[in-house]
Amino acid sequence: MVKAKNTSFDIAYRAGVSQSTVSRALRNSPLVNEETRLRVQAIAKELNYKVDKNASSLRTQRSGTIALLLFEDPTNDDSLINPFFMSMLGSITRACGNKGYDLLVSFQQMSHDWHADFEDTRKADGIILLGYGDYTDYEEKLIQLIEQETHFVRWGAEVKDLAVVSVGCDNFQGGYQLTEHVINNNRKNFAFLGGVSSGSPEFLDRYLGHCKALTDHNLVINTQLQFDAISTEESGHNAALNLIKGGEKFDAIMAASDLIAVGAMRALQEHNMRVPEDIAVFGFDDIPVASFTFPTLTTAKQDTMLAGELLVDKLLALVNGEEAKTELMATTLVVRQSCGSGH
Amino acid sequence: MVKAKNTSFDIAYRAGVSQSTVSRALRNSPLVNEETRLRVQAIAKELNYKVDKNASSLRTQRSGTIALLLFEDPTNDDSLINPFFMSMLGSITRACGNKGYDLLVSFQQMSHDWHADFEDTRKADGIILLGYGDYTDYEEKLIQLIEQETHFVRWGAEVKDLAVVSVGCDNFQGGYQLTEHVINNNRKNFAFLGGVSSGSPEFLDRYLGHCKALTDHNLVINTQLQFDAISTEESGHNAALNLIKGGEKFDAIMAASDLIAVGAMRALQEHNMRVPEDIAVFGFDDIPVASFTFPTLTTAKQDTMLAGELLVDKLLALVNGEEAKTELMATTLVVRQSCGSGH
DNA sequence: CTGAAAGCGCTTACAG
DNA sequence: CTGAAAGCGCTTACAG
Repeated sequence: MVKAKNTSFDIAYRAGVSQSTVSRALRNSPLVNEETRLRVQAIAKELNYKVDKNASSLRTQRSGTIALLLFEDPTNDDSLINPFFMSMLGSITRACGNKGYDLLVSFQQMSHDWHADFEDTRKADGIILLGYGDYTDYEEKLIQLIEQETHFVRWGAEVKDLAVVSVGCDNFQGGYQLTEHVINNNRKNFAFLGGVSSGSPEFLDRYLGHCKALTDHNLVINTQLQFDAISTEESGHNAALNLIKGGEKFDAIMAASDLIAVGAMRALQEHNMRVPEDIAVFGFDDIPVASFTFPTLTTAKQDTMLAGELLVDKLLALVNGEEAKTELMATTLVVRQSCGSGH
Repeated sequence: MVKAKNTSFDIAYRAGVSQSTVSRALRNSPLVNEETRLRVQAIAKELNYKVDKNASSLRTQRSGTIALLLFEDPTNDDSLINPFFMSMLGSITRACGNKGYDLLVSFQQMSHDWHADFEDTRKADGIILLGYGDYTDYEEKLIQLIEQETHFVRWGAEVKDLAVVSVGCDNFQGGYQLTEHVINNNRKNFAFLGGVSSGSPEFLDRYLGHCKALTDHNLVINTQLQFDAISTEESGHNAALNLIKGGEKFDAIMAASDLIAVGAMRALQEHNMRVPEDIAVFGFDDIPVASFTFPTLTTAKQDTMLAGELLVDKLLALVNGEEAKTELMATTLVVRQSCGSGH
């Protein structure tokens, strides 16, 4: 037989107080006598009583939960999620835990209607948006969320003309710094693998920073050496194959993400081009794989731990009716072996 | 001004019916007239009304939510979660979505008291346990969960003597199949990298399958060539360095996991030992990285999509008071380049 | 400091 | 097929 769950009334009965007092005692209300509080808490613990969150959330209209919407383009392998977002998921989960919030996770297809009604159903107090994909589709949904007065924050480049709180990296500066580092390693002919349209604003910013570094050092921007790619290993592999096939001379590849870089290195190695001796390769993100490749990958680290904290902090501020501002984090140059000067 | 949220009473008022009828209509109850139902649903949609889950969960004592406890040993990099479990997380999330359940995710330290009170607080109807670490610590917590009559399932090897529903892979068979494949590629001296104690039952089973394949093919099990490792790249790297330092002759390495294999390949390449020409290397799991390494990694695939579905299905069966049985899935041999016969 | 009571927004027996 | 009413288990003004 399953024993019926204890309620605050059961605790009250055992403690010889009213149910109201139990509720106050368990919430550490200053309105309750110290001794009473301790007695109630002891009994609650003994009976393994836990406050029913559905009831308390219904009463307080607060769920103590945040929803994370991880959206993505369809991939052939359903289980393959961009490792960078996986790191973010990890840090967001931890940041939520530190704040005493639970995290509801939901994967969404970029192309579908988002199941973003967690706040409407009162299951979550606010939403964190995380993902990539064509920005054009994305913007419409943001507008919808704003109209519904949903509390939300997002990871990514700043959104202009919309009252949206974003946390992102300074992609321009990151692209600049990486490129400058490799220029200082005496590379002159840079290829760039990654989409550079407004549909992928992060990649575009990285590219613009890259180009600025080139011109600041009196190097030529050769658009023949730019090939589109999305952030997958396969796409990076394809782009690098096209680059090689193109026949233009190059001695360095900036990949718009680490995953692209990994694919590019595979293509180079298949063509017996040595990294870094013949070609320097560098990426962006510093995903875990970046330190496992051979050679290990020079990249710009995005601080996912900090990002997770910022996203959660800002969302909770919004939930509490406070102000929150978009924030751009600096990236950190991580020098490894793939550009020839690493350890 | 924030507009007050609509309730079922508002919908009832607009539709000219009682609130009970609204509730029935929105739940597609057969008790409600077709025409009435459509009218109510139209109005609800128009007003963007969503049923308050806190209220309905309180009433029905069902949350429509599953909690996933992902526990792990502390790692130096907090954001680095075992990619295999990340794949599992992905498939579990999808499986939950397909069943109309939400997923609450929580990371736990193996060593800490688990925050496993999601069911006690009525935030979740059941719990999925996912993780690795020393099995000895783990068992105590399982017993605690059973005593609390918590609904839960877990990923991993079958647990003896405990009424626990597990979903796992046939690690013995996987180890056997992989080893046999490499034996057929004319390797004779096998090293094994991975812990082989009862604290890591999955690794132990893989090792036992490996050993069985060796003896079945009249090869010697050389315990000098077994080195402990946990499932990280670094640990695999260290174990391989020790193996190389040991000076025993070997021409193949079975790594207890892909992450260990990746670390081992790095160590080999640092010592100018070619994979697969000099040494065949194979892993276990088929994590995404396995197809990106150079050379790509031969391994045994654990079907994470199926695993996620099974875990969710079995948990929901338990939640509904039905029977659920422990299930062992077959692994699939994935032949790539690292053992010399791949494409 | 404590208690009695209202009410959060639903679902579902019960009565018709 | 529909409605009035009870009740899920809390939190918190209100009264003392």
